[in-house]
Amino acid sequence: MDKRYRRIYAAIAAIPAGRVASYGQIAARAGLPGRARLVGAALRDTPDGMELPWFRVLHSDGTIALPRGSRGFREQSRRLRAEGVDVRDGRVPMQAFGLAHDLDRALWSLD
DNA sequence: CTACTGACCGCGA
DNA sequence: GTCGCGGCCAGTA
Repeated sequence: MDKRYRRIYAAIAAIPAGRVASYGQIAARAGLPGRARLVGAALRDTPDGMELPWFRVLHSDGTIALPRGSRGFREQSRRLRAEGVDVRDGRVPMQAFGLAHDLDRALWSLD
């Protein structure tokens, strides 16, 4: 297993439940800034049996990457909604559920 | 080696 | 809001 892939999987595993992140954010967190496409490849090639919150990874604009109507698309929507994420028309409002929001809140609540 | 593909992204028109 | 375009670069043929 490629070391970069392991770092990518680790970054994805670190996304808190009820929140989402973009491919680019995951790449950056994995120490691979600008390599969003590699994250896509890593997800596509996720080993069978590996537990991973893959459904919390979205395009930077909050849309689901998988084709509309596909099996994966429906499952991703279902799993996100199951943990309280608002999915409408295949899109999640990043402003409300993205990681940046978490960081901001953390900073604001620093008193 | 070249060519093409892609679970991407930011920018400008 | 939408479309291209160029940048990105690992896989695959």
